[in-house]
Amino acid sequence: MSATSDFLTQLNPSQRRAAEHFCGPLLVVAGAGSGKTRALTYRIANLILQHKVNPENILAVTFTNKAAREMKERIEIIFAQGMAQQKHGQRLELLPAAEQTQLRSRVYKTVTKPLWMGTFHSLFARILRFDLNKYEDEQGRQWTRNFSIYDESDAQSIVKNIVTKQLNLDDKKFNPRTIRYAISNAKNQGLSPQNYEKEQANYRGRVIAEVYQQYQAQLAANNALDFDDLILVPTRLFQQNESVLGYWHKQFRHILVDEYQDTNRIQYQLIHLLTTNGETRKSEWDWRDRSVFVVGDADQSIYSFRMADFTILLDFQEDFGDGLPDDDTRTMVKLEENYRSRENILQAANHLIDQNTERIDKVLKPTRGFGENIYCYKADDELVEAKFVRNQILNLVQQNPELDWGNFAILYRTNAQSRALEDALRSDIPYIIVGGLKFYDRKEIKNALAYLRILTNPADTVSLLRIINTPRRGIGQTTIDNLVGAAQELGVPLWEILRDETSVNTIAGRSAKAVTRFSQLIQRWQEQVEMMPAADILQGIINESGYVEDLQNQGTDEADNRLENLTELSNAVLQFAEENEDTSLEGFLANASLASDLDNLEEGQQAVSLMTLHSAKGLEFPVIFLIGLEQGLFPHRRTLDDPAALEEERRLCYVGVTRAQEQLFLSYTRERRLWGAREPAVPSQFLKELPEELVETNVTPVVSPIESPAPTSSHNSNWSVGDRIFHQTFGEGEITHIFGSGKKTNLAIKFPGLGQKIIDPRVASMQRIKSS
DNA sequence: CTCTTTTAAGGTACC
DNA sequence: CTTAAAAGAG
Repeated sequence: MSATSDFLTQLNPSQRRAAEHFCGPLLVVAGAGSGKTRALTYRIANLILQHKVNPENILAVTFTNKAAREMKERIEIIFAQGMAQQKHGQRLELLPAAEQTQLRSRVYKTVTKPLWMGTFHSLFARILRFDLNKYEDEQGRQWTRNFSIYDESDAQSIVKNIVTKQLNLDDKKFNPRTIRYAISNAKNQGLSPQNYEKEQANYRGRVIAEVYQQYQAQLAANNALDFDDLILVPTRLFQQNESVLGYWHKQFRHILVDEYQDTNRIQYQLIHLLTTNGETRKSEWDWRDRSVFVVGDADQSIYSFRMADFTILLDFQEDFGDGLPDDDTRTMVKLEENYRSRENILQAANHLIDQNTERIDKVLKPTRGFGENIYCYKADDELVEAKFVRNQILNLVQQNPELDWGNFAILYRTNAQSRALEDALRSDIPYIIVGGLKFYDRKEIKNALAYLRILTNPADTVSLLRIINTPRRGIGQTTIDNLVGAAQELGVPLWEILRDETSVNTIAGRSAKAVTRFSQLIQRWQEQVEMMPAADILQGIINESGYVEDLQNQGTDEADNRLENLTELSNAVLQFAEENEDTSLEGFLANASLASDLDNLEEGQQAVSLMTLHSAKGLEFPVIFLIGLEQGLFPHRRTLDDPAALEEERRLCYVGVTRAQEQLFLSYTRERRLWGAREPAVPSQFLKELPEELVETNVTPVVSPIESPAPTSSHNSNWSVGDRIFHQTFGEGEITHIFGSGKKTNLAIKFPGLGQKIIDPRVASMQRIKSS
């Protein structure tokens, strides 16, 4: 047989049914840990190899950029492996390195690069870079293809400005965050400002409608779209322009959507339009050489607060499929074998989720035997709880040489809970916080990107205002207000005023010189956009603008850190240019607004992971701590009186439990400090919903607390040159010098890729990993 | 115009 | 209690 199809033999029968699916609709109900990524990647490989589908005719939607990257990687390996077998009769890893690289790059060129794989947002942003100029909104407003993408904070500042400046309303009564949320919801229901207003019965609703109206006008004036628009605008465009829809319908013959339970109405409409070409009569659909293949698990739907609607998944068979019941249907496959968790953990999870009402009947079937007991710890307060986690980890590591820090994760409901844990772990255990502040949300990164955006999209006033006085160049609020006022008066973008020296001199008065200098800086670099690679433009403008110098002069640790991050941004630009064979500034910018954090560093980091339950979706760890199981915290207080919301909390708990491979620890406290005050806590209802016989409680702790911790301690400062350490921010490093002694000891530490830094070990959060 | 003091708000988060 | 953004003082 050909070497190309034997990869399918690695699948179980249900996975194989999914992977071999060719045309028509198919819903894959994939339980936690059931190998759904495998089914998805193998199906894509099979479409290309077996059915000779051209990769550029495949649209594969993932939930995150990271998922897309990993999936491409896995597909690449399948193909490279097949080619190695075919050409050399050997496994890929046995070939010389140069040969491996060559195969991989060939696969990249012919398969993974032409594939349309990514998130809804990145894929449709890409489509808008082709076709946005063909779109017109209800008010006849238009955008151009070099549009800016505004993130949540950009959007909120626009809303705030409308509320306080344009409508002169009290931003306490009309909280910009709440209003922005309402607008986002409206957009995700596909409501235009006009349609939204029609639904509003009261004053508040009409005010929000007015803000929405103004907000859209502002986006258009800035030639910008927000994240919601990246989905909504293509949907509208497809609805209003038959030939545009027809083009993409023809392009995307095979559509795959991962995490289908987390899609919202607009995303669904988009998929529906592309699949059916806007044809509403089911009998007219032509499934020859065409498929829609969705994978999801209603039990893991945890994003309804951002408009995800898992009933879309429940309705899939009615919408696209044959609508037949489980036993007869040909349009649904269930993946129920779980390859991840111990049987007792699965039993607990199954029992818990069974108490939800709205779901597709499904159980996780164990493939692994019983493991250690699930243990539940009752702590006095959150400090004791954190200490319990710390002691437990130290003991487990001591007793099991095969366990390292990276095998543990601590999961909690709210970010605020991480503090107590950090305090408890800091001195003994290296940890990373997953999530938290994203790289692209950092101030210095947003400023640098604002400089770049202005160069490609001068109409982007929001970015312009961000940097007009950053670093301080003596352009104050009064001057800015005057300039903005003049622009509004004339109905032109702010930049149109700034670029004209005469206007600036008239309006800006004393600050005119500063404004003109700024304006000339921008103009000079705008001329370079087409000629210079993005990396050079970035370097040039952050240096010439004085931003780098300003940070250097501050000399604080914070400023140094910001400089490091700017260097990291430069690296990101270079990396983008390399990976995409595209050195243009536009190319990089289009991608940057949608990129997720570089923070997550490399995999296999030697550190315990701390994260919210939401961030934990899709991950797995040998040992899981699920903490803060208290009524009002988890389930969260705002969900207690809403049955649907409570079910979502239960799904969240289910997600947490099913992350564990070997061992699961639960904990709650007797009282918890909340905003200063101590509040008594009630155990979470979810604890009672777990099978009693599987959860061990009320015995003396499995391990007695260790007071003098393991050899990894950094309590006394007997550091020596050559020690390997883990630093919270910089990662792993090696001590190269020691300055001073006793209380005044400072360490020089070399971090790979970051260079050498001098650090005070009593201030920095760092731990020794290995003594020299 | 910039630096310091005051005030408010704190659920989860992908792009 | 903590942190960040807004108002008030130099």
